[in-house]
Formats: sequence, C-alpha cells, structure tokens
Amino acid sequence: MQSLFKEFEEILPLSAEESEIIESKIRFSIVKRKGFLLKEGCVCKHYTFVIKGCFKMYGVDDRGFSHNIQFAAEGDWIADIGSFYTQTASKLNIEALEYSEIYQISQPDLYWLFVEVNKVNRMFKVISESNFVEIQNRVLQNFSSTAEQRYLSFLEQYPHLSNRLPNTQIASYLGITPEFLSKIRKGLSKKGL
Amino acid sequence: MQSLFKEFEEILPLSAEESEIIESKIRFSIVKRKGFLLKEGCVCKHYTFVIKGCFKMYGVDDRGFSHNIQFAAEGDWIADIGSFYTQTASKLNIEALEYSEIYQISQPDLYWLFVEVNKVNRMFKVISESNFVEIQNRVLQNFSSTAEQRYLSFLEQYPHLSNRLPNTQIASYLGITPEFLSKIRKGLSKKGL
DNA sequence: TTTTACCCTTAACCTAGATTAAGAAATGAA
DNA sequence: TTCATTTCTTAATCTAGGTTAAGGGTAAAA
Repeated sequence: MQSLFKEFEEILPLSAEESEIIESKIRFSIVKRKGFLLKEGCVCKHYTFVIKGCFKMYGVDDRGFSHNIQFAAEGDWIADIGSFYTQTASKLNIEALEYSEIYQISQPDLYWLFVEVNKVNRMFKVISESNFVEIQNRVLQNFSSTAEQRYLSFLEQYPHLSNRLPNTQIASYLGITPEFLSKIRKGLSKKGL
Repeated sequence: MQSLFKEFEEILPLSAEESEIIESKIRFSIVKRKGFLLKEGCVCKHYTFVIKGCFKMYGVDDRGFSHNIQFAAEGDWIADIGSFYTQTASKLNIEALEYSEIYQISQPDLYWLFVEVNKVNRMFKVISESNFVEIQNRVLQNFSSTAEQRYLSFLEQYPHLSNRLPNTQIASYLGITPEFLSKIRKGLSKKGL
C-alpha cells in the first residue's frame, strides 16, 4: 500500500497508528477492461485510487454520444465528486480502459475516517480542490483556444497518457471527432512535430 | 443580516451564540458598478455574499477577450475557490455589473469559523460542492449542445438574470459573440418564443 | 489461429458560429 | 439635459470543425 497518499506523506507524514486505521478501511480490487466503477443513474459509493491501469469518466448526451471529462491512471484518484458527496444519482460513467488494479474506500468509511484521522479530511479537501481548479481551467481554456492548441496542451499535461490511449478517447476528451484529430495530427507532423 | 445562510438555517438552525460569532467576522461593504472584488494576478482573500446587485466572474484569454464563467446575484456566494483555498494568484476577475451591497468574510476568519462553528464548515462544503457540480455539468453540456440550446437552458436556469444582464454578458457566458446571440434571438422570436 | 471488433486515416462536402462593418437605440455620467 | 459610452441588430463573407463514406490496419476475444 506504499503508493497511496505518497505525495501527501511527504508533507503530512502519517503515524503508524494512523496508517493502520486507514488501511483497515481500504479494499483492494481488480477491474477488467471495459469493467465499470460507476454507471449513469447509480450513486457513486466509492472513492477509487488507481494502482495500475487506466479509467475514463464520461457522460452520454441525448444523441447517444459519449464525452470524456476525465482520465485517471496510476497514482490518481477518481470519483464523481458531486454524486459521492451528496449520495444522489450520477450522470456519469467510470469505465476501465485497460485491466486495472485499485484501492477503494466506501463513502461511510471515508466519512468515518474524516472524523477519526483529521489528516485524511485535509488530504481529500486538497484532492477535491485541485479537481475543481482543473475543471475550471478547462472551461476557460475551451472558450479561447482551437482544437489544435487544446491537443498540444493535452500532450504536455498528460505525456504518459497520449501514447497509451486510443485517439478516439483523446478526441472525445478534447470535444472533437476522431477524424478531425487525425487532420490535426497530420498538420502537426507536416510542421515537424 | 437576515438573508445570509437563509437556506441553510432551514436545515441546520444556528443558535443565538453561533449567529453572534459568525456576525462578528462579517463585514458589510458597498461596490460601485465596474468595481472589482478580485483582479487577475491577485490572491482571492474574501468569500463574498451578494445582498443586492450583481457580479460577473471572468477570465481574459491571450487575445484579450473576456469570458464569463459565473454570475452571482442576490443570495449567491462568490469567490475564486481555487485561489481562495490555496491562497495563490487567481487567473480570474470578479467585477460588479451594477451598484452592489455585499457581506465579506476573510480567508483567515473563515478558517477560524470552520473550527469554532462546525456548521459553517458544513455549509461551505455544500457551497463548494454545488459549485463543482454546476461547472462539471457545464463542461458536459458545452460538449453536446448548440448555442441555441445553451441559451435556452440559461434562460430556464437564470430567469431573473436574463432580463437584467446585457446580452453581451450573456453571450460571453455562453461562449458566443453578441452578434450570434442576436441571430439566435431573432430565430427564436420567429418561432414564437 | 481465426474472427470480430475496434481503430486510424483520407477526402469531399456541409454547417455553426466568427468576423467585420455600420447604423440605430438605449443607458449612464455630468 | 446633453454627451459619451455601451448595446443591439442586420447582413455579407469566412473558417474551424462536423459528417459521411470507405479502405486498410491492429488488437482482443474465442
């Protein structure tokens, strides 16, 4: 369970006792490719930490098209925060893009940990906040940049994911069609990128 | 100070003592039309409650164009949550669209209140979460709907603002030009809306 | 190992929305 | 009240990105 909270431990080290309490509430689990952590209409009951593998979180519009709003790979946390905190039906799906291994904490257990181990409360506050900042920046960026610019910043921000994900998934994240992404990639390679 | 926390008081009534502690940390203030609560590059130092008037929160892209990402009118809270919680420079501006009257809590005072009055902690958690859900829904909606559909849902969601804001501000929120909004409005009025 | 399902690219054509320009109307400041 | 600043609308023209279709390539499942 080394990788969990690694970044945080550098700032806020956990005592042996705290680690033990946290570990007692965490469940290991395996998810097959195309397996779901969350389906639209269900309540998001777990916060998930990705040990190995990769997930996409996406919504489906009224014409039946999927739109990726977030990816999560090794070391990332994923949940529909809105549904998780309010325990109401989610509009989103979380699906494995590869064979994956995860840790999960259930909503009641996490709330119990918030009280028992105050550091956990602070950790998850930071996770939610950085999630918020990221999505807010995305709204701002989508307003003012072309698909090519958005693709370039995606490559910069997620270099490990760009080689690993099919372009259809990246296109869905960028809000364009795979055909247009293909056109962009062609244009970039002509420019020598 | 009646309107403050009104919705919350129905769920979580405050004792006389709690109200008094909260009130001691809240400052009343007046903002002129075109006055700023926050400027890009500054740290967001206050959470603001709108008693009267209206504000826009917006970012400026590299070509110098503004893009509204949120409005706040009577009874709403506004702050750049990312900047406020991490106390780092904001990329956003908050500007009064009209003469406005507000209450403000400073960051240190709010953190003090989080500890002293646990209900305040819960209240602001709810405020941040609903903010997050709103912005996430916007990302999803912007993926899959035309400008006309987005305008119609804006009208539904903010009926009080649609009569009150200049169309230039609404266009900026929808991510379109005022000229195109004008075209949409013409099209809708032909259809008898 | 074979079959099936998915993935990538290209190209021709199409549309939502941007841009530019310009005049009329409304609003705010003094 | 007057002047200055915004605002709204219309119309002509332009472009980023969507759509459709079709062929070849790759990876997963059986």
